Amino acid sequence: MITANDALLPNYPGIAAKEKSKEKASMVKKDKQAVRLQTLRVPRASELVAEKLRSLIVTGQVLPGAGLPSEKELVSQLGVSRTTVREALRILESEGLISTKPGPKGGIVVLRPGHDSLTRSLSLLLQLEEAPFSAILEARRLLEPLCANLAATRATPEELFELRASLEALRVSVGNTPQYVQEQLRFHLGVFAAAHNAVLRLYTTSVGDLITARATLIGLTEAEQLIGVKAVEGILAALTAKNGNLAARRVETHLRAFDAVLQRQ
Amino acid sequence: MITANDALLPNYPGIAAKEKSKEKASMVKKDKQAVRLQTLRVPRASELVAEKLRSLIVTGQVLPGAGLPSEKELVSQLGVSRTTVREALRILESEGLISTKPGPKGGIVVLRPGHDSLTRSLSLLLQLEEAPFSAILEARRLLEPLCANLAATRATPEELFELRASLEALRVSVGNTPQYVQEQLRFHLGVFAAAHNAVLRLYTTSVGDLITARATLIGLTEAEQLIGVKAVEGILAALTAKNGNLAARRVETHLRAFDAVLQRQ
DNA sequence: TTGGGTTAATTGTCTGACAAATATACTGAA
DNA sequence: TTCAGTATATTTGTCAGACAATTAACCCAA
Repeated sequence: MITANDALLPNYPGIAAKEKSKEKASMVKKDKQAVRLQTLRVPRASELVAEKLRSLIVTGQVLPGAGLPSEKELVSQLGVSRTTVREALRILESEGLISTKPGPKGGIVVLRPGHDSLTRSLSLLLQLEEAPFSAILEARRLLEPLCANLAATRATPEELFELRASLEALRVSVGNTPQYVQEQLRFHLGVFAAAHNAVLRLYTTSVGDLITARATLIGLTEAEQLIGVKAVEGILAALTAKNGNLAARRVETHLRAFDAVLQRQ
Repeated sequence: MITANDALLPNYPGIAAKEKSKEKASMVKKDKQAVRLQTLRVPRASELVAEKLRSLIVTGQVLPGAGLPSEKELVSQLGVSRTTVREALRILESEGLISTKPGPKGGIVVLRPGHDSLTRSLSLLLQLEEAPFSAILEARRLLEPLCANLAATRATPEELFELRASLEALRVSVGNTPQYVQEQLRFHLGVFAAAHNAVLRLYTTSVGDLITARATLIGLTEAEQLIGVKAVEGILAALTAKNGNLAARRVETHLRAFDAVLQRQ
């Protein structure tokens, strides 16, 4: 039981001095105490609540799948209004950290954020910059070979085994376009993971998502799918042989071919 | 003047059917009416409001710097409560699309989102995966050479001019560590921009931000700064000569040296 | 046992109110 | 006249309370 005193939120609302120094054009002649302070941004209560809860999540004090206290409890524990709590929840939700569901057994549940938030953010920015789709394709053609190169030297036997299984599934799926696309994606993700670099994996996965989202619209002929299978075989062979440069080159030609198909439509 | 009738939000709450077809492994014996529907997610009012306003922004109907209607007006135009409007605003704010300020002449103002949201998202994910800092450094060592390579063939004369100016500023800043770091960053950003690929620019910028955030903590000796200037000179020369491979190689060695300095601390 | 209704817990939304921030207009004194 | 201070109005920030919607679990009767 947590009483109002050991509240999660210690010292709100900001009686804690809010001195703002305006550094207008006040270039005084006397430079004696010219310790220019930065304009200080006074945080909203909802931001503080979001921060508090976020830190609970990222520090692992609340694990994915577990529930956070209900809104009512948060209100009483934090000593803020439900409005404030709910605004904080919307922030965390848009960060992909939680989701909420009404009803008993509902509540606020912690998620394990995937790359979705990253992808959404990237997508939004690209939209705003009116970046052409070709830029995304180009980025992938440059990024995935990097992953393949790393994966060739870093893939564990288990990861190679997974990739082989993925190849089998891909073979079987030929003819069924949606499933084929699905399996292609799985293989690619496997390569990204085998590169053992979280940044690259997240990045390539995001651009991959953006491309797949558009690619699922167009169909693939069986001939094209068979070519894709061949390409994957070659990539996997290069990875197995731990030949990074070869793997990278094969990934690039594979992607180049796929991009051509995409543009065909 | 907009009355309550031509409200931005036409048909809430979601009676508007949201049917998605779910293709599970539901290979039923009777395939007669097996149109398995996906569990339909009924959107919150706040999400719809956020969507509406977001589309106003991304379609350019409201330009950065301009103001959105005040909360009061949104309430009357959209026909939802202020609670709902405010939750929507928190979502958009966390996406970097708007900011709010109280007072007259305050209100909701549209921002031009930079890469900040992307960086925050990436940072959060890396934190959750407990990715080592070295992964970020490695990613940069792989990504920036790609940019340099592209920039060598794509940089416009104006961009090269900018880079030369940046180099001059860097020379002058030697001795003043924070300013030196600043100028280094500016040069790098210039190279990213000259690559003319939005995805790569955003990605490398984000990674760069994460590194700079940590790098500003440690100091740089004047000798190290001079080495950095030399490196930038070499990179710029390669770019001017439109020698992509050389530029890429020089960027990589430059970064390798810098990473070593970082790890020295 | 089963079907259906009831109950209770939780989020979703609405309303109204007041506090805080702040640009503008006004007012009074030097 | 000029300037400092005050009043005012506008907008966001926060709070409190109420009711609606959702839904898991329970209970009860057929």
